[in-house]
Amino acid sequence: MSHVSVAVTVDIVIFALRDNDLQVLLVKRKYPPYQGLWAIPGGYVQANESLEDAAARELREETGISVENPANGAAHPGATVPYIEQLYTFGDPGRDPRGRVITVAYFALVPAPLAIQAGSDASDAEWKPVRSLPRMAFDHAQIVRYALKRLRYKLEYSAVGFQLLPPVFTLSELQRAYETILGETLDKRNFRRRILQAQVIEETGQYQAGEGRPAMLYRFREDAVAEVKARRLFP
Amino acid sequence: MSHVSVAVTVDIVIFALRDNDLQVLLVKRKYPPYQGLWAIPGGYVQANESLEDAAARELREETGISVENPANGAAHPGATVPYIEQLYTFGDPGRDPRGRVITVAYFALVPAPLAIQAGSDASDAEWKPVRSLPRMAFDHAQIVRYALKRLRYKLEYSAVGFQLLPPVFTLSELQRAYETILGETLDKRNFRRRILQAQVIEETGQYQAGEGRPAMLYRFREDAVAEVKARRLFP
DNA sequence: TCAAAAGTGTTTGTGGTACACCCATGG
DNA sequence: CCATGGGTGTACCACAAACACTTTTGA
Repeated sequence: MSHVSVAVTVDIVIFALRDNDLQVLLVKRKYPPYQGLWAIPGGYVQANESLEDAAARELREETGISVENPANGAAHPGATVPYIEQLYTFGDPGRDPRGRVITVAYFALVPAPLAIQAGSDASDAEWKPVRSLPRMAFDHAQIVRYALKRLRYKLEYSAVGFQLLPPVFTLSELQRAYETILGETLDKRNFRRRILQAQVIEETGQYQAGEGRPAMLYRFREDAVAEVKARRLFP
Repeated sequence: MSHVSVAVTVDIVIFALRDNDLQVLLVKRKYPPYQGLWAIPGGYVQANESLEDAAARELREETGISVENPANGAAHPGATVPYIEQLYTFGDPGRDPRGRVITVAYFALVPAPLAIQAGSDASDAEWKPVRSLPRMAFDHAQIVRYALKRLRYKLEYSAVGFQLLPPVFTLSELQRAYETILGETLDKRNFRRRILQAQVIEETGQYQAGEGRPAMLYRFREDAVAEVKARRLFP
């Protein structure tokens, strides 16, 4: 009847768009169990930190990206704040051969330009495309699958998609991001109309030069962060 | 760096429709902390049970209602299986004055006829209307609020609502259930058209006599359990 | 002047919402 | 025959989906 000893970890599925692909940050395990296999970053919850703090700490340790506490107001101008959200808690006995370990899984979205440095230096962390993930330790394959499902789902009725883009972006870049994540192509005219009607982005007045005609640069509207009320908002 | 000792509990928000009202099952705490205050049922996760098993056990201990394992196929005919789903994991340090306790919260829906006996006998468990909840222990008020939000939300795009009704029911009963949970009135003709179009219920061929004209009895279609694809399905 | 990407409107179908009366039964 | 709750249809509007060409720039 009394309580048994269990360890609690926080694991975090970190998504980013890189090379026109949706990728996840994985770390290679140095020690048993599952030595040499890939895993999602995570670690034990410390005595005096909340679960959210633990997840933010893991994200910082693995990517160098800090999550500003929403309580402190918005980040410095131009900084896109990474998005973190609790995903699910996995606690089957036997999911960790060392004993009873329950993990609270989070998922995070980091904006494209920040993701370029993250995990690249020295360490044993690497970005892997979700299309072709390696064999993974523990039940981490299941956790990533679930995170991907949730990401796709939220894309349809909220504005999380913007969290994967740089502070300013073109509509074509935004559409490519959506197509990459959803794994399907979208109609350009319908996409643009819906996004603009939703009033979640605004023109910067700047243009981006490129191969063809220059494209208007847009930014995400801060006051549109709140999840959108009813219906699918985006394709 | 190594892991600290934390206790893990499972708490469960149990909803039922009683007296034309949405109610939650609460237990009165016999010992400190928060002695005498109301709390949602819960307890420590045991060594060899999964989180789902722990939640099902709590539900059974508090209400006497067993959750059939979906792996074992459908329940015996006529038995409406209570619905259980993981809600969120709460783990702020300081949420329990005795030490670090992380709780994995679940929410459950039990069908009306079963709810009548549950918690009524002797024990310190009582059904309380969500409209007027008493002061509650720990962060349980927050947990119930969140569960209610999730329930209302899911009602709009899935078929969970049926889990609160008896195995057969009239369309008016179903509509009243929706109205009770959502806290708003719905148009009768639109409600009926949408529910019937969705093909989640079917006629039983039986009628229920009452004050006025007898009403067709319907049952929930087993093969419609899956969550529904796009759009709001129900009012 | 050509390649490459940006940008732009209209039509058609479907689903949501608003709205008021007749029907079957028991007392 | 009347009170009570059960049951039904239509018109309008908003939004989703399908669909192809013109514009601007750099090479």
